[in-house]
Amino acid sequence: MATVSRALNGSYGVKNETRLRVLAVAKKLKYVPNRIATGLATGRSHIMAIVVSDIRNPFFAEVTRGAEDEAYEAGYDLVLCNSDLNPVKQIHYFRALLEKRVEGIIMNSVATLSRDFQEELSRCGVPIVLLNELPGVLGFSTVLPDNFEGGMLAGTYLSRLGHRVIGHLTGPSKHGNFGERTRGFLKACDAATRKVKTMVIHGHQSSQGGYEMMKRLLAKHRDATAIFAGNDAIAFGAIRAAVESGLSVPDDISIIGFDDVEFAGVVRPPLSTIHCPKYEMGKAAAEILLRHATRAKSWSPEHRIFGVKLIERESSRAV
Amino acid sequence: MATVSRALNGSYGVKNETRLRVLAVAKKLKYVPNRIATGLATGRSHIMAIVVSDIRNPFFAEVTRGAEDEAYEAGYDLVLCNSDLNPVKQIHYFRALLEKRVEGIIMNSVATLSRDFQEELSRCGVPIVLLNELPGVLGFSTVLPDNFEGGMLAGTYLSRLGHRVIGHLTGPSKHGNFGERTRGFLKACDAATRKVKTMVIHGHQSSQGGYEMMKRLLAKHRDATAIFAGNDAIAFGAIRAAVESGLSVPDDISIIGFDDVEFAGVVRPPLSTIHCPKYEMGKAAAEILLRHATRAKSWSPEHRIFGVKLIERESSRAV
DNA sequence: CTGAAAGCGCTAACAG
DNA sequence: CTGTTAGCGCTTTCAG
Repeated sequence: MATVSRALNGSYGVKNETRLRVLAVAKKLKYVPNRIATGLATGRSHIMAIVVSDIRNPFFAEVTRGAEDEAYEAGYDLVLCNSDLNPVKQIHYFRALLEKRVEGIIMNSVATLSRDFQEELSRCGVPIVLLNELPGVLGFSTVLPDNFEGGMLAGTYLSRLGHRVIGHLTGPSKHGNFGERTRGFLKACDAATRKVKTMVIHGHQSSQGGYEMMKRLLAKHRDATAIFAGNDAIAFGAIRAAVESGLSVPDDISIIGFDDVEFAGVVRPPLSTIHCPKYEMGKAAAEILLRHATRAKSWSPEHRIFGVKLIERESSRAV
Repeated sequence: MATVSRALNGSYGVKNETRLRVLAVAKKLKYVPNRIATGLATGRSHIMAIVVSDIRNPFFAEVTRGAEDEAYEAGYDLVLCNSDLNPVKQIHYFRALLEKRVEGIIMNSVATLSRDFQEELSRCGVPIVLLNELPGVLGFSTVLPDNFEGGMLAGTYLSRLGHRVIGHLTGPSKHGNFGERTRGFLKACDAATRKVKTMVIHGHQSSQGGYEMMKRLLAKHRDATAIFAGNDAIAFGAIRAAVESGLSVPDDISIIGFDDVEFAGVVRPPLSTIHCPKYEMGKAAAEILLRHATRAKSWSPEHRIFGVKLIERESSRAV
């Protein structure tokens, strides 16, 4: 048995002739190794998981593709979980994944979980990488776009275009990637050569949320000539609201988003936005997991920040 | 040990008091069951897989979400594989999945594989459900939109709008879902009260392919006033080509797609299309797998066809 | 209702 | 270089 195992796995210490014979017989018998037995014996599952809120969100689809490509290369399987950011589902997934002995988990966010559970997660033994920022420092690895820089880019760009009254529509500031984007944006506006008036509005980080925030903004600040949206979804909603209010984008008001989802280049008008390397981020997240998985228990959290860049399309122009 | 196992699994034949005691101790010890050992003992992995060409394709993202929801309900994990329709990757995934003892596989297509390998697949012992049509009858289950009906709908709709010269841009006719769509379309045009001239052009089933097919069509048949695209991606490319050629959609030319991906409602102009219930199809595919997984080896292929419907938006109008 | 024992298919010492 | 022997952690007869 041992020899067969070694032959099949290409381990050292098998005469070449024997190996060939084993392989031949295995083939004739249509032998299919049972990886779940291998897993029991070795204590490794060769499985990793990604928990996103919804794979239908193109942002996550892109990240997931990056992660899967990396996993595939390494001979790992990727299990996909859609949490809808629902704490109950998240906890359920987490337990199931631990029981299945996955070797690593990529999570889009743990912000909706209790602090207690976050700590349980960070100490559970399997490496976890987060795709957003967490206020306190728990032992998670993170893979992020350079949110602050992206915010700066947006602020600088719009103020250079001559905008003097700029609205910022964004998601909850405390968690996720939004806070830093806002900080970068405000910093850039502060640093502008000519005074820029800013107002930031918080809401839901969706197209619908963007629509509502825009309506709210327009009700009070009809003088705004530009909008920086915390992500592209918000931007799409904002455009819809603007158009509905009789404003032309970009003639009456410029709008810029964040993420550069595929949609962005296709809608009318094509959306100016801050590009964030989603595929690469997914790939990097899987890479970290892979590295940690082999260093049983002796890894320490890693953090990677990805550069972003301004994509100028047609939803923004000089005032 | 046996009693603990029974207690933990809620099996019959454990005094309630004992069960409670076991549960309490398990909790105190932070016991985490090892599902890979369970798998070895029971011969079941509680894992299923979906192999799509690319999860970034919104069509597959939607199907996958449906499948995952169904799997989640049943306590199964879903592993995601992106094949790019590359035969080498597909075969590799397939072998790996068999070794991992997945209990079922959803595949978007096996059309790019050799007939031999298709047969190997169909006889491998694990249930497989396909999301497209296969010419010869192998033992696969299938979950499909009603392609023929959809083609009819499109043809009837455009001819009723008064179009008399209609182009049909589509993918390869032999495999996949395209053939039936074309047949339905031609049937409807034939049945139109006034004579309709049709020309069908084959190309790649992508936006880029649609762009090229449209250019080709326009070069020869400038008199076309309507286009039926085999899917939405093709339609997007066709719109781009039309606009580039100085045509207005829908004023000069009407365009209708197939699938109703999310994009369709958002682009300018919003795309008229044949809606296909992607989420439900994914869910149904997983459902079939689940049912077959429990009937060890004694299931026979199942086929489900989902109704489609016409979604009238702004890319089409009466001539 | 509970416990003892065998075994799922593989790997990894350890001898030979 | 090859074979023997223990397990990996669970489920499942089979006795008690």
